[in-house]
Amino acid sequence: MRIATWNVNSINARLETVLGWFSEEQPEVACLQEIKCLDEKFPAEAFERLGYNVAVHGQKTYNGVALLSKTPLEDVRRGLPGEDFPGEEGDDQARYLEAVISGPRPVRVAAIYLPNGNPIGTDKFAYKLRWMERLNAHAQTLLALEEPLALAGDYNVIPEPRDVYDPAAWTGDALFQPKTRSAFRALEWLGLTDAYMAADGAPGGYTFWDYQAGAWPRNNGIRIDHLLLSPQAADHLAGVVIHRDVRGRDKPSDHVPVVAELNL
DNA sequence: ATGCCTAACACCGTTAGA
Repeated sequence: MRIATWNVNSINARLETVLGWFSEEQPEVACLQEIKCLDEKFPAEAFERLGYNVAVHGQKTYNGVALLSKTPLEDVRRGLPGEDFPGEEGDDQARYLEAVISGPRPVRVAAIYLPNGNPIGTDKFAYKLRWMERLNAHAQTLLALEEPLALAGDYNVIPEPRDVYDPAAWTGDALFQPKTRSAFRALEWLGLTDAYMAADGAPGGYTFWDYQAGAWPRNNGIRIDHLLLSPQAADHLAGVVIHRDVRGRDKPSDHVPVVAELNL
């Protein structure tokens, strides 16, 4: 089973590009982030024609996540626990969608769009860190189930200096703050495995290149899209492929797909 | 040099992304 994660930067602006990649690769499961539309504006029929079941947790203009699966999606959860979407007190940002991928060997998969958090020293950065704490708490609950689990998405976290073309250029950025990196390590210390590091780990495995300043031709990239696996999933990890060529196509997202293969 | 792209929404600019 191949599980893909891809921040598409607007599913409707990117539809032809995204459908082209899905037609070629046909991953069994995919997590999409930044769909930037309400549920009813998500082009579900186009994916259904490719054989996918679709679950969407969207909102107007910003954020939004979706899950695609060749087999039916069960036990769908929208939003992290602690959120009251769409509520006044709770979290009104659509950044988390979880479901069980049905089949002979079910896998629980979550699509994650972790807050960016810039600029540091503001409510946005505090919100990012709170969101990471809530994710940590929920991950503990899921790990206690002792089942195959993949938490996949745009984490907006550069884990280590090897994951950025120029660490010094990112020291003041929310994606590379000590507190951000520490919260990401805390997820790993719960027992979650960073699939890319376990399967490959080569430096320069970037997943994002800014649209600005010639970041792509200069290869000024960062690795911020991650698949974190429970032990029951990591035990079956066969490989991870970063589809970096997608960044050079017409009308690209600034992120590229990352695909983990599990022998499940 | 807190901008340099890109997208959404509504407007002919602002907000957000990372």
